[in-house]
Amino acid sequence: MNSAITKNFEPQLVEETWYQHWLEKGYFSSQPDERPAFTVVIPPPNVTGVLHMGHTLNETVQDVLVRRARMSGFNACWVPGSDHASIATEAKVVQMLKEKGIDKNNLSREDFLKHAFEWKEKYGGIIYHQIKKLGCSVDWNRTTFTMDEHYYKAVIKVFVDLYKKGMIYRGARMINWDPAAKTALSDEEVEHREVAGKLYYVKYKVVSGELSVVSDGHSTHHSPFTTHIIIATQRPETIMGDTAVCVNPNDERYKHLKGAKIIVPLVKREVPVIFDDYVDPAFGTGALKVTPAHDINDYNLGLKHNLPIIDTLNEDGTLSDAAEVFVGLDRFEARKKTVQKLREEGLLVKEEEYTTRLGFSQRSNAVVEPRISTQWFVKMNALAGKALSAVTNGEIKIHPEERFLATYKYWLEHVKDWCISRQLWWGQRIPAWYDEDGKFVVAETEEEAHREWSVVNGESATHNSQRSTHQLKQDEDVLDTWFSSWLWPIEVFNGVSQPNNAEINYYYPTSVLVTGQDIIFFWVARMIMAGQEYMKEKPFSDVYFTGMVRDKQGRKMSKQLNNSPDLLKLIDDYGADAVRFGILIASPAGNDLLFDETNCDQGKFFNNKLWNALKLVKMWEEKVESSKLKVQSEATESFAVQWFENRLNQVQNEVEEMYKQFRLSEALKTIYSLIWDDFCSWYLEWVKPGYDQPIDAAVYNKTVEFFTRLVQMLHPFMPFVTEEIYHRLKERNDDLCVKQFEQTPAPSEEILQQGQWLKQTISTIREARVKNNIKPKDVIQLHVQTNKQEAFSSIQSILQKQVNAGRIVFVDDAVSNTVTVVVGTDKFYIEAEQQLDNAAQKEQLQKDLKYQKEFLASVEKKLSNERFVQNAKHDVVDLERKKKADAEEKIKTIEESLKSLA
RNA sequence: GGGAGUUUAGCUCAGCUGGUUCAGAGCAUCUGCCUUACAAGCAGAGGGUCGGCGGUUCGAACCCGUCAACUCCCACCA
Repeated sequence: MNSAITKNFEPQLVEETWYQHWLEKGYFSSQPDERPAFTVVIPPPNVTGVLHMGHTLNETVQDVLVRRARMSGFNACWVPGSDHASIATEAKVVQMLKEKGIDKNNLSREDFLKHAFEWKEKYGGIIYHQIKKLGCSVDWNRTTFTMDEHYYKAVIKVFVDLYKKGMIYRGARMINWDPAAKTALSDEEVEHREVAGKLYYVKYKVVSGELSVVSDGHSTHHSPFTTHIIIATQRPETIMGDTAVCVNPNDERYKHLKGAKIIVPLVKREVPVIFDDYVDPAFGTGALKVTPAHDINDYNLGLKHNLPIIDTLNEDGTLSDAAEVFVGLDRFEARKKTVQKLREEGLLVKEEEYTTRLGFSQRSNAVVEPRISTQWFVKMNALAGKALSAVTNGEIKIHPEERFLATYKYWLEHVKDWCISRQLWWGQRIPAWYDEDGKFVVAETEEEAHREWSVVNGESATHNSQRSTHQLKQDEDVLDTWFSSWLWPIEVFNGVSQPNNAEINYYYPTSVLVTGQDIIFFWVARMIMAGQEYMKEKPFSDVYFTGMVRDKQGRKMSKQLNNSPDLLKLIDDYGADAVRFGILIASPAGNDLLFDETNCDQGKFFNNKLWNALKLVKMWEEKVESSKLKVQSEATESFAVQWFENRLNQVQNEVEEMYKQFRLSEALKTIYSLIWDDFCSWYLEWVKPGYDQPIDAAVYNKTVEFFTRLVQMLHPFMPFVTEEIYHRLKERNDDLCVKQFEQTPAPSEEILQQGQWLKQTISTIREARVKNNIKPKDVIQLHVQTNKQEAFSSIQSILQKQVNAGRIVFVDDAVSNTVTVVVGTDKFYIEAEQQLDNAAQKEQLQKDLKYQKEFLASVEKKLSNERFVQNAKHDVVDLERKKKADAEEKIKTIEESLKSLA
């Protein structure tokens, strides 16, 4: 830690060390104590995934909040973990096995799970490693996986409980079927995308009602009354599942079809014509083929009109035996063949380009098929009502509220029952047991299931419990991942498996949830439901939604595009602090952010700036000892100290306010500017001793104190570089990581204003130097004409140094052959050795004059407006009056200067 | 079809309750500096009709209306 200071900050040298140090000191591990808790649960990433930039943003935001809380008197507890992500992980494992030449279908459930767990062990560590590298202050002792034993049990317990409360049921419904993963999906797991498709117009033969000729199924009898109806469809391969044709009862074109029969093409099935308002006469041909097995609307029509259901698809998306033709062909292949066949038979009237929205499986990206299937569902009505009111009544605050409240509300008001069963093996297996008759009981364990069964079936549960009396078989399916994630804030503290334990009572409800807006329904809403159901209390007080991270071109980060930077590589290139800075600096709450690596550059430059400030201060340290003679600090230096102290207090209070509003990006920006501009560019220059001169001890100590406060303020955002500087500044026994913030006093406005005035004076004179081509090294003589000379006493030497003036002389009149600048009502005459360009400065003064005059005119216009004077607030009017007076004085001053130039 | 968001400098974005000379930051550009912490830097400069139009107001980047472009979410028109 006391090695020589490197030229530039080298993150690689310190990050690992500090992280280990923090861990060894146990700063991140939390136990309940007398302090208030600040609890955050990490949104558990997919166990076998890697952190993408979206995670990076979320994790950084959480770490900032958690570190800030830890430094502000809270017992901060941030729980890390990962999600088993059933579909996604199972798909990956299946793929991995396939590459090894193993077919999942040939494996037993046990063998498959063995492979899956091996895979999880092997790749599950990556995300944890990334979280560490990023510097996240999570409590590693609390790492939780959604398939941990206690967690698994909790999920099962909740399932059984909800079932017993009548909130879970099993039934055949139309669900979303993923033919690639061969499982049901919830509505939320289906992504709708617009794709180009075709609308096929197909001729269906009509057989008149009274004179209908019975079809033998293979040939039709052409009666003179046979005619046809044209039907538009996007999915001709479902024709074989048609069990009716539907038209609008008010459609004149089809009135004659009452009682008629239609012959379904290809399969030559005879189906009825039904009449229903559902059909829009204006769309297509106004006639709709009804396929109850493969379309949700058709399904509903079928229920209403009592139509048979012919399921023509297998679970893998190939046509089933029921389709009669093209059996075994994939649905899209079958579509082509169907079209071809229809064309051959002269039944295809026309094809039309058509864009439509198709459902895709969020995980496998396969086109989802509506399918009737027996699944498990959670009733959502009661749960949704409570979850809605928790947010609308302000118990839970969403940030940014205005944007997401409406979305949240809409979903909960329109939510449908939640399909929670998945035809997978990786996940919590549904605790339902079936007997030979297909009757089932729901119980937490097999033993209990047997007991239940016996009770239900009137058999006495025998003590020797020979199961021979009945065979029970557990449901093959597992539960939706989100059915486990929704318990996350509770079960990470064992709140479901061991209700009322000391930890859950201390840490729950958690403080803030930081997550992406894309999982507001999947996760956020459902956690609120679970919290209310099982803790009788909200799971968190605030929800902070971060935006989507996109690439420079505004595209979503995705594997397909390969546009998501590798986090570890980024950290290698820039350092964790710089990456954190880069992702945070441009990410207001809820807004999408276009990630650009140049932001990390800015972070890196910032690291370096801090590092060089450290080097400067360390250089001074060597000269403090030899400055013992200088007992009293000079007035000039003390102004710099006073000003910066007040500025620091001011900003610290501002930042406090920003935290309260979750305006982290702005807080970081504010601290950045405080350090770079106010501290480095102004303060350090002001107190910098002359070449080879010692620094006053009091000033030095103050400077170290300021620097310490600055790195403390910055620490939640950039933990590594700040901790390093903290220790290099001074020998310490403590660590910045847990250094508690102190109360910040209110700043003195007067001193702040004086500082502002000094900065402006310096800038103006420097500008004049540049404009007049006075070289930086050339010393000037500064003549000052002012009516408040006493105000200069405290800042005179700073001013002199900052504008490279040999001396400062106060004068009562204009000084000839100088450059004149005006700051406020003070006039400065810059005397340089070289010839000065009179015309140029005249021009400049005239420009200033013009500006001031225009400004004065606009102020006067305002003030002469009676309605303004009457209606505006007094402060505002007074301010305008002051502006007027100031402008008038400035104009006078400039005019005088101009006169003296002439 | 319904809803939400965005539109401010060449680029990426700030701008909280309408009111200070409020139009800002970073990057990029230009000028001058290798000044003894920092060229990954310093001192300066240029650059914007705050998407268009209309309204409210003494006063609008900010509030209201409308139009346009882009983005996202939701929805069962084949």
